Amino acid sequence: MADGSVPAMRIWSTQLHEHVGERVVLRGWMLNHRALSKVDFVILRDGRGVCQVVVNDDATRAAVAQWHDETVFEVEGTPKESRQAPGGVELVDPVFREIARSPEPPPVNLRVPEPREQLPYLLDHAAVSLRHPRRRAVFRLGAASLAGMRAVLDADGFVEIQTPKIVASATETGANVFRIDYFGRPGYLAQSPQFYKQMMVGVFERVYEIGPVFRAEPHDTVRHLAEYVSLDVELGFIEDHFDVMRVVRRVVAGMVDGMRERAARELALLDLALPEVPDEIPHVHFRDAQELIERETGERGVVGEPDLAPAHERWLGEWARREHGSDFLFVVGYPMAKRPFYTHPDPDRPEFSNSFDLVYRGLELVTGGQRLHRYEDYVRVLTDAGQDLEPYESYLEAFRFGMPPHGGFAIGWERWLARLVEAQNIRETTLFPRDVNRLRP
RNA sequence: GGUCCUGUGGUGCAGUUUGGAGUGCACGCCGCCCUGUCAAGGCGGAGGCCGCGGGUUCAAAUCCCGUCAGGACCGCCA
Repeated sequence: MADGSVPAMRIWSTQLHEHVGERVVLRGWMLNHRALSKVDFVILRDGRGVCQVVVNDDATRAAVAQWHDETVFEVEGTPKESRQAPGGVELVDPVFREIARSPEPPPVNLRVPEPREQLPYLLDHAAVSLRHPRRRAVFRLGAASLAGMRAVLDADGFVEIQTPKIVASATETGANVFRIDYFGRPGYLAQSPQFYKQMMVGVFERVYEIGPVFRAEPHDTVRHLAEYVSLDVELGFIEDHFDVMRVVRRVVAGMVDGMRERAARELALLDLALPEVPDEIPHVHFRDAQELIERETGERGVVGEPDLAPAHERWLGEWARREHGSDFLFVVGYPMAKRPFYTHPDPDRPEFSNSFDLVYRGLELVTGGQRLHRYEDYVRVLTDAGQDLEPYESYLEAFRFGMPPHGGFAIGWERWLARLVEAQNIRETTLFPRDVNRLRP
């Protein structure tokens, strides 16, 4: 209360307007300090936002003048509406208490609207650079995306699971694995929860996992990481991959809703427009897409290629926007030749698969499809590929004892964020990226 | 794995083509000034082995060789 008889309570900077005229306490970091001849402005940043503190008292002004940016302090004061204040409310009549003093100016200039340092420098000083309101806003959007995903899947009866990241054998073909010393035996860091989430369909029918995966690929590009967060979903009792695609649509829409509901402030700060997720995302068959590209662009030799080049995905993204008014497009029916062994073929056209990619603004964002579910099919495809069945024994046990038709998909979380905020480099949407050259911080 | 680009005060850049004194801009820092700033503004100041090693030259940030660090593209992938 204003008479001081009740201890002031701590509020967030974002709640300032709810407490006009009351005596309140804020805690946070000094983001900026502007000293004029008769008045000082201290900008406080807390976990959620920023707040301007007006300092008129000369002794107090001299005290805060000693602080470097990022000094942690507590301030008791009175929120007051003012047309001159950023956001319309500011804290007046402040009493400061220093909590942890910063010994020198921070290595990153956090005052500017957008950090100007180069990305490697920002990453080297991530502990500080992530404090920048725009930098951290990206990751609050990421958290809101995950909350939206969980809300949709939990409501649909999916169970969130956690599977091991230390595994006995490499699972996926292609990607290189990180080998580790596991109590004297060889172990590997998991490239994907694929096998485990399939096995768990036999337990819960519908599962999802949000967790890290590891790829020891030597490639060093703006869209690859050695460790990234994979949003994995798998469900049983499906007709075909179109059932899976309907879940993809709901999950993506839920992620967008999550951001709209939980991170409106960050969306405004970053001046972002969320994508519209259509009630039904348009889809095109892989072969039809190739023929379309040849017909519309005049390019030859596209039909028959086993995969779409990045340039073709970009073209299809533009086509979907033009033709269907959609940022999203499913490409279905990729050739079996390019898909992993557990992929279910198209019963009518066995050279094509019941799989799909979701192209978002011209970039491959989601890969998924229907899986094989009969034990005999797994034995056959692995044998045909010349593979020893022994390493797959515990995985195959799930299929020996009854698995329903099932399928699923995976979304790269950092890549989703990167496309959303239009980042140039996926490292901008990774807190502490791991790549060929970077193991710390 | 292949190709290309960049290393200049704490930070971000000019300067290198055509060798001539560490020259310049912006941010940050220090000091002074300024009745309400919004990345505040004004004036002044400090701060450099021009990544490192070697070579050419009367003379190298600049040219050559090597090396280290960082970045981009391609293949593959999410």
